[in-house]
Amino acid sequence: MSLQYLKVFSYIDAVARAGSIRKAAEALFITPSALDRRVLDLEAELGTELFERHARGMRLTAAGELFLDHVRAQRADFERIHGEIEHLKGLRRGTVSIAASQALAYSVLPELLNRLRRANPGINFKVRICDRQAVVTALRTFEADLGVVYNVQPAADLTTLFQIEQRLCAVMAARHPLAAQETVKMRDCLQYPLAMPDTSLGGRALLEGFFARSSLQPNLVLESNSFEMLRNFVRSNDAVSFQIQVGTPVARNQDGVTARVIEERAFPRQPLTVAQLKGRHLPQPALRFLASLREAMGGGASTA
Amino acid sequence: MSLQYLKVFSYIDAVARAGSIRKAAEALFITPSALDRRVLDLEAELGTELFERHARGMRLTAAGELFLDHVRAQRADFERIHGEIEHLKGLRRGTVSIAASQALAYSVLPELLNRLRRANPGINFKVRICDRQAVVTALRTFEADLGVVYNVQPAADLTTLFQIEQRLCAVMAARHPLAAQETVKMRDCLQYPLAMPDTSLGGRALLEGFFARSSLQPNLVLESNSFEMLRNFVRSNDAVSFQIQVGTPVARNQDGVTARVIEERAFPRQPLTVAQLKGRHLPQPALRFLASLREAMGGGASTA
DNA sequence: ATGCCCTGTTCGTTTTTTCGCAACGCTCCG
DNA sequence: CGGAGCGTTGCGAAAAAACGAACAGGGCAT
Repeated sequence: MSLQYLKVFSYIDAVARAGSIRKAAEALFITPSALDRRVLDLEAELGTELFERHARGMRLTAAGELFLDHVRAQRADFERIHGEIEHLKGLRRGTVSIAASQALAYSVLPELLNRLRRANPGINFKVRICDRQAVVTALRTFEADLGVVYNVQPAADLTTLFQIEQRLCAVMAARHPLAAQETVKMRDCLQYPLAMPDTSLGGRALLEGFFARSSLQPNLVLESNSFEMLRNFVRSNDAVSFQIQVGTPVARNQDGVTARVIEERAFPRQPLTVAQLKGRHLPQPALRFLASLREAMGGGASTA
Repeated sequence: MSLQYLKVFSYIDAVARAGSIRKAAEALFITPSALDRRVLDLEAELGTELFERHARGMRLTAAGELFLDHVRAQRADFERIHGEIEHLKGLRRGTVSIAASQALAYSVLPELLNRLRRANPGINFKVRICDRQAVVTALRTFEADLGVVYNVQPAADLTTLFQIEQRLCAVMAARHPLAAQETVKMRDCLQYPLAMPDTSLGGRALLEGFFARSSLQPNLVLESNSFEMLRNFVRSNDAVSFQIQVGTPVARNQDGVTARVIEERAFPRQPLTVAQLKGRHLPQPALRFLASLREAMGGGASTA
């Protein structure tokens, strides 16, 4: 829901996103001239240019960034209020926006969402699966209420709600020789070809660190930014892939793929982090989701 | 400054304040019909009535209160952003809104404001002197950035920034017999007629508590909600009035009135409290003012 | 250097939204 | 029961926003 009276603000947002008035106008289904006038008028009212006029388009000025941040925060807060008003009307409605790493897309999030939807049918979800960088960005632009990230570097404008230590797992075909063991060691895995997450993914940094310190030479046959890709790849060969525990069918056998925890002291255990933008008031449904997530993950150390 | 595009929101605010569309319309210099339509349109867009239609006027519904709070918060935050944008332009401009008890109006606030204005001429101030209740209300309605109150009961939605222990003083004419002593006792004061702050003022509760526990009978000749009134009253007779230290010419002689600290164990020393609304981002000038206030008051225990 | 493309912007016109004015229906109170 | 509030509603006028086409200017490849 977006209020009619806030139209102009979403115009600014659109221009900032599109990087040019003409593209933004196309996205908004209005003419560039109309959009241009609204931008100019607003700038006149503020007494400041919000955009630098570049020959290739428009880029936000410092003032523009300030203003846009305010606009987005304000709209996010309106959504929260609107949710609470719906709540008053008896309808337990609302939307929770989540930005999460791929690991969560495998089973944790789908199952949790299903459970929550059965419990409160009025709540809707927006889930965006993306890399760490994008999760942080989504929080900053108020597109996501909550972010769930693995191996994220702390940022000053984020608040960590809670963290869970995650162990790295080796992912392999169910009939793979390694699947016979309860846990595996890295040097066992290195006997086989490796299918690795690429650098945009959280687990990769850990593996890099290990290889750097170790003398073992990995046989890298596949690199991908999609865990689904990796998982489906190892199903029908003897390659081994890696993923944090929460995203794997560890101790299970699903679609011919299974996973085993890696027993290795050398790994610094990076936590899976649930975070929000500092100072934000989260909508009720988001708080409820957070509680369920905490419960489902077996409660880590809270940092709120 | 108020943005053109937020007009409708201030309409809602005006209606809530005035209690009726016709009165609000008058205050806004528009016709009731125009105002009414904006309210109805907004309600339709939200899918909820914001006001209960009463025969005598309109009162906010629960949803309306929620929405209005959002609107006020949003406008206050816009003011902050606007201030920061002005700051970017090089102009050190901005406005600090303060709601304070009468004690501050005597010397602390005027002197502090003068000093601050000399240091940064661009900063303007809005100071509202009012009773404790009104200070809290002003914070809640975003009319004030900071509140300075004596003897305020803690509220869940306020954050105490810092506190300063204040001793109660007896205020009297400079030629009063008690003025010869360095400090006075309550039973000394009771030898004379008393000019008391009334119940809307902070110090009164303390005095009430004392009289309740004591057997001494006060001779109450004047009761007022204005310390200025009380001060000017005792100047030309032998009556004694009371005020917290920060608001008195203690150990000084000003306009024929002076003050002496009361030495009495029985008084629980209520602190002078500087507070803000919980979760608010204060504008830069307000933060600067806060720092100066802290310094001027000799720094109490911070609770931020 | 010279077109060419894409940019933001302006002008005159059309369409949509908002406003003012007068009137209506209602409830409460004297 | 009449008067004084109140919110609300049609209708014409006024204001605001959008449209469509044309203009000015900066980058880029030819």
